[in-house]
Amino acid sequence: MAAVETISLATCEQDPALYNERMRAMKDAIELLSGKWKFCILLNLYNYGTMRFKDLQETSTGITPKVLSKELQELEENLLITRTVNNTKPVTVSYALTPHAIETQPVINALVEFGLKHRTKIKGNYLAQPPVGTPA
Amino acid sequence: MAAVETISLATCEQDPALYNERMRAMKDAIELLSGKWKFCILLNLYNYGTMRFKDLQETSTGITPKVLSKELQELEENLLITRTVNNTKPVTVSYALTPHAIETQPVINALVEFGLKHRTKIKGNYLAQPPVGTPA
DNA sequence: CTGGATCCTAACTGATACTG
DNA sequence: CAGTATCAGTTAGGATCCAG
Repeated sequence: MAAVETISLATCEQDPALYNERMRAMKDAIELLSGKWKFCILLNLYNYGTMRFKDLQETSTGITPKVLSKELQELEENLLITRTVNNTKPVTVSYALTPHAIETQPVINALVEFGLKHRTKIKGNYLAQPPVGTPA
Repeated sequence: MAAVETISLATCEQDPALYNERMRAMKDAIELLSGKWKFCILLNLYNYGTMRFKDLQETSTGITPKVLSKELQELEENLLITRTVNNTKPVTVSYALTPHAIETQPVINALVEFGLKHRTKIKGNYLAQPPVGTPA
C-alpha cells in the first residue's frame, strides 16, 4: 500500500477556459471514436489502404456484418472514410480513409504505444500480487 | 460525392507479426480506457493533481456516484490511479495518478488535438451539406 | 458480395435512497 | 464524505436470416 508513488501535473489549472475547451474536445473525440471497432477499422485501413466490406470483416476478427455496417456508416458520416460502390458483377464496395482521417493517426499510435507498455507493466504486477478487486 | 480524396499509408502490410502485435496492443488499450468517463477522470487528475471523490464527481459533470465508483475501481485495478483513505473526521479519500498513468498522456493529448481539429472540420462540412445519413 | 431486418442479451447508465 | 443498494431504462453489440 505504501510503495506506489503518485504524480501531479496540474498543467492548466490556472486557465479554466482552456481546460474546458480541451475537455470538450476530448469528449467530442471519445463520442466519435469510442466503441469496440472504430479504431480497429481505422488501423486496418491505415495498413491495407482501400478495402472492401468483406476484407474488413475478415481483418476485424469477430465483427458481424450488421455491426461493421453501422460502424462504417458512422465513420463515413464523420468524414473519416469514403464509401465507393464499384461497378462489378457482384457489386463490391470500397472503403478508404479520407485525408481528415490522418488526424486520428496520433491517437492510434498513442493507443498502441500505451497498450504495449501497459501489457508488460500489468503482467508483472499481476504476477506479484492479484488485482485489487480479488475477493480474498 | 466526387471531391473527396482518399489516402493510403500501408505502413506495415509487409510485417504481419508486427501488425498483429500492434492491433492487440490497441485492443488492450481500448478495453482498458474506453467508456464515457475514464479519460475524463484521468484528465481531471492530470489537471488538479490529487482529488477527492466529491471533487471528481463535480468536475466530471453528469457522473453519478455509482458510476464514478466503478470507474475509479477499474482504473485502480489497472494501476493507473491510487486510492488513499485519509484519517479525517468525516473520512475522506484521495485519488491520484500513478507514474504509470503518464503513459496515457500522449493518448489524451492526441484525443484532444483530434477533437479540436475535428470540430472545426465537421462544422464546415455539416453546414455545406447534411450528413450522409439524412433521409432525403 | 453487401448489408439490411429481426431478435436478443449483457452491459452500461441513471435516479433515488440509504449506510458507515 | 464516500460510497453501496436497488430499481429501471437505454444501448452496444451479437446471432441468425435473408434480400438486392
